[in-house]
Amino acid sequence: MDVKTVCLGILTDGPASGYDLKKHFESTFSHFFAAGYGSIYPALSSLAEQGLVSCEEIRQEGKPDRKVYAITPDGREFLRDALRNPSPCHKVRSEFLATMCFAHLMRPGDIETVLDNRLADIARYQAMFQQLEAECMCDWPQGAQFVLGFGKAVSAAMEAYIAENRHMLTASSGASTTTSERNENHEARHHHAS
Amino acid sequence: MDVKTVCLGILTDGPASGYDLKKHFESTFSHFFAAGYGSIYPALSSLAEQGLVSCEEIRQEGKPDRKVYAITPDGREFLRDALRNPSPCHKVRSEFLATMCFAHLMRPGDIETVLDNRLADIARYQAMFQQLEAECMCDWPQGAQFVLGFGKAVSAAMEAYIAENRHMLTASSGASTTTSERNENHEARHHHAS
DNA sequence: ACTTTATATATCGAATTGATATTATACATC
DNA sequence: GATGTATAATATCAATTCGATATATAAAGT
Repeated sequence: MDVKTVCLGILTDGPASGYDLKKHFESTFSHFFAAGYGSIYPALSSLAEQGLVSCEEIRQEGKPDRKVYAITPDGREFLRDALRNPSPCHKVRSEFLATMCFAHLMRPGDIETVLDNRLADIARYQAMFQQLEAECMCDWPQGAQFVLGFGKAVSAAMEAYIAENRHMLTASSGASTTTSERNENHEARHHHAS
Repeated sequence: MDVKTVCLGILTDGPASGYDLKKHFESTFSHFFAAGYGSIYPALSSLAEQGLVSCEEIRQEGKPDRKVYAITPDGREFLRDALRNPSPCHKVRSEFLATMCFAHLMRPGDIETVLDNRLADIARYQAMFQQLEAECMCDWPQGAQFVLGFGKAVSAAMEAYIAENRHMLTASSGASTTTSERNENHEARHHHAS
């Protein structure tokens, strides 16, 4: 299930250009599968070479030609085979969590900033989920609805966990108060909310 | 926050070889940061070149020399700077969710298998979390404890979501019941548990 | 006797990321 | 009137990362 296969999957919903696919990756797929032009265009070229998609060039004045790709019967078969993988992976790559592992080497104020920024990022995702839900979710296949719900559930869990446990990170640690910061962790000591 | 920086962070806990680091990535870090030998060894070489780690070769009979790396004062400074990034990312790459997006192109039995395998994978993580918690968590810095708790919370949320919503995917869709599977989705219709 | 597991480093092709280049229209902002 | 940013559209490239494989030996299980 590489970028090629996912592109093929999106094309089952109708013909699209690389640009269109990118927008798809940025909206519906953004919370679980990122792909930039650097992956999409080579993927489409390769799919076209293998005969899994067809390509129609549409000339436009000024703008570059629009290349609209459509899945072929061979492509559908290829996709069906790819979807037969019984154990597709689910990987997380979190510089956020890696950073938090080393919180004891950071200034308390910096930890707070990182946590606040993560919460803001989660909020942005949640806003996007709500908008998708309001706009177009009704005409999606059940699979896409399941995936959106998954994103919502996981986001909510992350948000709640951070809100309820951030005190662990900023409560007086005694370590690495390197230079002269030892003031802003006064009030964070006494709420043991679980 | 690339592999290099994370290696540097792990080395703040004491000197270690590439092999040791790999084991670290496979246990504590496995749920949010994967790194194979193909990233770790080049990372260590590069860190040594930059003087951010020192390397002591320890000869062993039979086995290859053990190269034990230790963080240097320059390395500590480099790490502190890296940890100052206020918005470290948190990315998911899920072939599982991508697959589920196209559930309407799959046989119901195959969907069930994918869901069961994902649940099994989650269970494996949860078992690992419990073991880590029992064994060594007490002597970890708060950051590592926060991160482990994060993993547990997210895993639990994923597990619950899949258990409660899998019926969405296998409930009669009418689509692509390709050959002769149309029997095992009888009982999944009536529980609307939210 | 055979196979797997653990210790240990190293490399390589393939895939992916992230940034940048190009070209043009349109709409704001200064 | 000029500058900046957004949108539409494709393309490429270096750096990074992934996954698999090679090498070598000892211990431990079957």
